Amino acid sequence: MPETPKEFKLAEVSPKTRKVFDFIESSKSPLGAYDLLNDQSLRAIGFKAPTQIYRALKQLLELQLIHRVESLNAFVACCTEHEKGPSILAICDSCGQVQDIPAEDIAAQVTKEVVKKFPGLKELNIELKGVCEECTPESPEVRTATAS
Amino acid sequence: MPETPKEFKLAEVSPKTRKVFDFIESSKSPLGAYDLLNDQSLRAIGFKAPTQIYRALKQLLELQLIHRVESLNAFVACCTEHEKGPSILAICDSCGQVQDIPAEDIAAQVTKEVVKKFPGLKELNIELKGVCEECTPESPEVRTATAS
DNA sequence: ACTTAGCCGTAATAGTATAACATCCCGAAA
DNA sequence: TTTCGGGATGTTATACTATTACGGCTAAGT
Repeated sequence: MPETPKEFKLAEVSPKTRKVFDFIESSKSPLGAYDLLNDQSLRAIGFKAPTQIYRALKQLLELQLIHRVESLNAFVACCTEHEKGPSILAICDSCGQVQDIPAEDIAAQVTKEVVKKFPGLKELNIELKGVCEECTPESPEVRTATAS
Repeated sequence: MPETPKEFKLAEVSPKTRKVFDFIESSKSPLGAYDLLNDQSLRAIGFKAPTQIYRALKQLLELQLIHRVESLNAFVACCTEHEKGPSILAICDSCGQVQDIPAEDIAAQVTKEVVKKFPGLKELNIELKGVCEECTPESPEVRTATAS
């Protein structure tokens, strides 16, 4: 079996850092550094101070295994479907979940738009807030028997 | 003379809040809440505690007179050219300045792309980092006598 | 006058992140 | 083998960012 890129990256990190990743990945919503620090299973393996958590997060960010959600000061696992490349992080105000949506074409357009004013583009961060599909009350054309 | 939208909005805020805006607007780089709090001229007119600063910032954000730069925990004045509408905030790693670039078309495209997965879109935040035009070393085609 | 709502001041605290320094372990050079 | 150095990890302290809670003042409505 071929190693997935994710597995390949994870092979590079320490067991403890990996546990941090596992915990983030298993969460449906973004986690803050202190959510991680206060988790019993991470406590149990020796995470006692913020610095330790931030070090692990830094590694995972560098490997692009997680994203930092700037507007929440929190972290989510990268979607494994689109291994690399730019993302849009769509944050649901209702359930708190974050979708990591591929954004190749958007990124290309942004680059094109700003290149004159900003020739040295390095990082692109797109975050949006709203209500996700699951949390949206059934839309009119979908409304069927439920209301009868 | 017709009042500009900016003036119109500013007419709604207290003199103290207005001073906060003036200070942000006069700064070339984004300012943090505590930069404001520690400023002598704001101190002098009665700002003594974070809450006061955050209250002023909240008003200014609601009036869309300033943007919050999420990735810096800081605030910049909105560009007065494009009074409303979505922006891209382009942050220069070198000089620290932030450009507020209009992004009507990008926003439209993002909306279009994510609408299926995320029908309840409310807020869009695009931030990018890199090096601005001024801080970019002269580009090859511009390089002339300087190197001779 | 009485009340109520909003603005403002103040104090305390919660939440997020980094700096600075100590320790340990392991591999390379002598 | 010993020593040196670098990287990962542990520990403490501190800096930075933001909010909650409470109390007083004042202006508008009744």
